[in-house]
Amino acid sequence: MILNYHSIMKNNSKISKQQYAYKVIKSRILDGRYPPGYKIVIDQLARELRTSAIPVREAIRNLEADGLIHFKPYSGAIVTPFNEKEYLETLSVLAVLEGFATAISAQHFPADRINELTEINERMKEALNDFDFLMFGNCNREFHSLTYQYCNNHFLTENIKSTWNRLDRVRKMGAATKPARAKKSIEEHEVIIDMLRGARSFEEIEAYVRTHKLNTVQAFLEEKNDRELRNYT
Amino acid sequence: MILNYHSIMKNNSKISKQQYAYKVIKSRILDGRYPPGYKIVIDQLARELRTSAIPVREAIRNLEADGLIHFKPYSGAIVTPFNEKEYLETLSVLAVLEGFATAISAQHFPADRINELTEINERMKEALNDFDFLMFGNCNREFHSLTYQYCNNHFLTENIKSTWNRLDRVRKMGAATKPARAKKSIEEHEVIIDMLRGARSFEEIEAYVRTHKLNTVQAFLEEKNDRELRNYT
DNA sequence: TTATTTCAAATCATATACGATTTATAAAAA
DNA sequence: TTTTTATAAATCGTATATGATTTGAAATAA
Repeated sequence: MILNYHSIMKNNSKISKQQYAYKVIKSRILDGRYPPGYKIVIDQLARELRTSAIPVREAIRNLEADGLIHFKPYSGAIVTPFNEKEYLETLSVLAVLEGFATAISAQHFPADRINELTEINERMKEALNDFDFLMFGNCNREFHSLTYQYCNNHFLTENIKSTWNRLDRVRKMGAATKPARAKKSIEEHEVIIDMLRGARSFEEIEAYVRTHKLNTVQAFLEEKNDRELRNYT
Repeated sequence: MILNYHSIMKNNSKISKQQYAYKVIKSRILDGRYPPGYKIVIDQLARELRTSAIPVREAIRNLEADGLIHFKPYSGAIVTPFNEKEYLETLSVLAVLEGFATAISAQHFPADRINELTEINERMKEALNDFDFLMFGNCNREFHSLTYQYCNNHFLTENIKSTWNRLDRVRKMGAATKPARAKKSIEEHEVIIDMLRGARSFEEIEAYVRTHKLNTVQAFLEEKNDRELRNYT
């Protein structure tokens, strides 16, 4: 591309102010600086970001669509309270969607990408050894993204992606991965890899992947149960 | 509630201008006045609605989250083109979600609401007799809403609802219901009612409801196939 | 005291005004 | 002719200013 006056001017790698505001607010929610229940005051934040209120408003609208913020007219935007029930509900939906998506994807999965899955799973083992749960979570997401990548249903993958984004908040807060579960999870991934290689039936794959993901919910509930029992003895 | 000065003043049943703009735009998309590909010009619409541009902008953001509009910076908002592939993709996802939701719901479904389902199904028969496909579609949605109402997973029902909303556009355009399919659909609803009454197994219910909904996709594809064959002969 | 009303401060919602970007068109150069 | 550059019109993006609504605290009445 030839650079004329206009194309030079625009290359200051600008993003719009509302995108900027969006990123700032989102990162602050994710890293806990804006904890659940925190009230975001538009004017105040606009001053801090050296913008007017409008870009901040629009950013907040987008975050509302992501489910990170709850907005009430004339009252303000508060960070959606962390809700254990909703967290488990979301995980269940994800299990159903990914189970279905992976089963479709398996029918078109190219043989030469199978070893990528093995590699990712190896990285998960390393992460677990290093107790690097953030890395573990990232690889886990990467693993599943690849398994359902060939499901050939764009709307489905978008739905899954936005569901993951909702969970991100909890994931980064660290409440997600339990060491005991992590080990089993890696083993189950190996089974999934074998199923993809072996071209197993649609129903079999869907059921296994769904169960694999629901096991995380189960683990969470059991761990919580133990914790509560301990508190009473 | 006691009425003081403020509460009197606010009772002019006002909705915010952006909500107003949202409703106007949405209805125009649904009734076809803004066809797929139509470019919505903010300033122009703002003048027509006697507001400033900002409420219109925000309404457009919301519609983008609904998937009705596609927005490109500095370029404008265009009504998302009707895309047959995406329509079928969305229906498939809905089949999976509703199958799962209904199976859970069945476990807690109260016996005294079963006959409501029968009533709705009767209304569908009438609608079909009158060739009132809009009514038919509405009842169909009502029927399924009730079947999965007791699934006890708020995130799941929200996801289903927003998926329905995406389909609304096509539904109201009338491309959805084929008479031949409609009749079978009613019969399948009767089977579903029996299953809810008979407390059948989770797997059985999930599979049946999913298939029921996927049959609509199938019918669409077959009808399309026929149509195309006719064009070549 | 307790409930109600009034009032002011904080904050959101919108209008107006202006600058920024894209897009299409016309002019100029190769 | 074809490609590139300049220009103008349309439209979007944001700042500033002002009106509208809520909220909470103080004042008043029961």
